[in-house]
Amino acid sequence: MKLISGKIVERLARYRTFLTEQAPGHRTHLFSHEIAAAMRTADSQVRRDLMAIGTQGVPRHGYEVDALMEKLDQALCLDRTHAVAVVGAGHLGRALIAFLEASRSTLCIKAAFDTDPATFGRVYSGVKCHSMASLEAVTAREGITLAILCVPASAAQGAADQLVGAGIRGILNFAPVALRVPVNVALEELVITTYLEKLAYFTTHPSKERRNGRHEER
Amino acid sequence: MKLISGKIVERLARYRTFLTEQAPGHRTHLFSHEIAAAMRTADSQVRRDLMAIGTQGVPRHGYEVDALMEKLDQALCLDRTHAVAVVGAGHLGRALIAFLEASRSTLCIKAAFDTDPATFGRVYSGVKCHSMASLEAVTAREGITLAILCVPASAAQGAADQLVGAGIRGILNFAPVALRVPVNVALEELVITTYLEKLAYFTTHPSKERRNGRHEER
DNA sequence: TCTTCTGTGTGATTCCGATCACAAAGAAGA
DNA sequence: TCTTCTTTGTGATCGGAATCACACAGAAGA
Ligand SMILES: NC(=O)c1ccc[n+]([C@@H]2O[C@H](COP(=O)([O-])OP(=O)(O)OC[C@H]3O[C@@H](n4cnc5c(N)ncnc54)[C@H](O)[C@@H]3O)[C@@H](O)[C@H]2O)c1
Ligand SMILES: NC(=O)c1ccc[n+]([C@@H]2O[C@H](COP(=O)([O-])OP(=O)(O)OC[C@H]3O[C@@H](n4cnc5c(N)ncnc54)[C@H](O)[C@@H]3O)[C@@H](O)[C@H]2O)c1
Repeated sequence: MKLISGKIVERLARYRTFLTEQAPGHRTHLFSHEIAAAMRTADSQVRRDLMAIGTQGVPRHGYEVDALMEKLDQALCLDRTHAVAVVGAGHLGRALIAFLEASRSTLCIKAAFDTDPATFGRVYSGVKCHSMASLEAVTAREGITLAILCVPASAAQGAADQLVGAGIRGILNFAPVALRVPVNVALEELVITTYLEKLAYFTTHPSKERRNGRHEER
Repeated sequence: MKLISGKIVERLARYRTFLTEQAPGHRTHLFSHEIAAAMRTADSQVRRDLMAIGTQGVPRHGYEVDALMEKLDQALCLDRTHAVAVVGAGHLGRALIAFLEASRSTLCIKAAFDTDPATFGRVYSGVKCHSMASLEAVTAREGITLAILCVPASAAQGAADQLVGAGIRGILNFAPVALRVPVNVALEELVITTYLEKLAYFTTHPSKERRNGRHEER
């Protein structure tokens, strides 16, 4: 199976959470237009995306839900577990730990790290917090490949460098700074305030707007 | 000034936080390529964006920082305050309240709302939590126009309907469901797990990836 | 078995954002 | 004042993603 673009991966992930959490349980098959309606996209978009992972449907019957779920898990590599570290056990870091531990997916938080000695050894929602000094050791021991960065902006690049040094393969950064990491390390940057600022802009501007790139009515 | 696309607004917001928080304070002017380097974009991209808000630079001198900041604030409508409500005072809601109250921007949290009676009347980081029943009254009294939705997925659509009924103009939704709101209400959906899933995909796939849509080395 | 009719699979097209490439501006130095 | 040289402003181009349009598949019913 060939490499899928980031945009398609995003939508596949959304289809997957829809199927697992919202789709009517009694249906064995679903039509592309039903998934599309729930996602507010076009049905042809859904079919294109599903084609990208080699799924095929049956005319007049749609897509078989179980087979589709299996394909999605496989395509998104969610059929294996991924060990994750949270770096920065502040407000946001602890909220994420609580949430991800509760949702019990294959994304599994194995450790938290912080520089504040008051947090060393503390356990948040079942996850133990370590000093940054032990990052490399704990990371190697637990087989951690992904990290969620929730430290202040001023500390973000330094923490990222440490993570890269410890052999992390991917970083999700919440600090509002553009990080520098080697090309072989995946990076996603998620600046929450940007979305609020977009809202501020589009609500105070009178004109009709396309909202998130999608056309729609009600 | 004409309407700016969502993509451009996002980048303008990033330029703005860069200028306020990271740019060297002693410089009175900055070149487009300096801003671009900090953002990991092309300099022509920065100039295009700045042109969209009618800023102009001086050849060999670059852009005057003060004037640029003023233009950005004005273009993004951040030169006035926006009253915001947080709906769902759980882990994520309280983290957001703590963060936004600490950052003291013109996005100002005026109230929190929840259905859990244990939260009624409680104050989180200086923000008082109310019952959902009082949503319309408090919203009108405080002049709240934006809402951040941090409720469980199953409650999200219902809460969004209440918000729309109360006259809210924009919603930032953290629940992993695609909400239905009238066209005249701005909507941003931010599903955090999607980003983690993208990381899982791109780290377990061997091939070279473009990471967040941008090419780069280092 | 044959016809009908709905939904899939996909080539073609459109649209939009990013990048390129270069002319024009104008500061600095002679 | 005139030349030089760097950076801006922007038309042109490129590429990718979303949408359209329709041929094809095949289940349902006669
Ligand atoms: N809280 C939110 O809702 C929110 C929203 C948007 C953005 N953010 C961003 O997320 C980041 C964290 O926010 P927060 O509200 O959790 O902040 P916080 O102050 O509550 O937590 C930060 C934590 O990071 C730790 N830390 C500091 N330097 C460190 C280092 N070098 N290595 C490891 N740990 C370190 C601190 O001890 C603290 O525990 C910030 O960059 C912020 O801009 C947070
Ligand atoms: N915590 C995170 O880091 C995180 C990460 C990703 C996504 N999310 C999403 O954010 C949302 C909230 O997450 P959380 O971890 O804060 O959950 P939480 O359970 O800690 O908080 C949810 C809060 O919403 C309140 N609530 C429930 N129904 C409500 C209603 N109809 N109206 C108003 N309030 C209501 C609950 O009383 C509770 O206080 C969820 O949809 C979750 O999927 C959270």
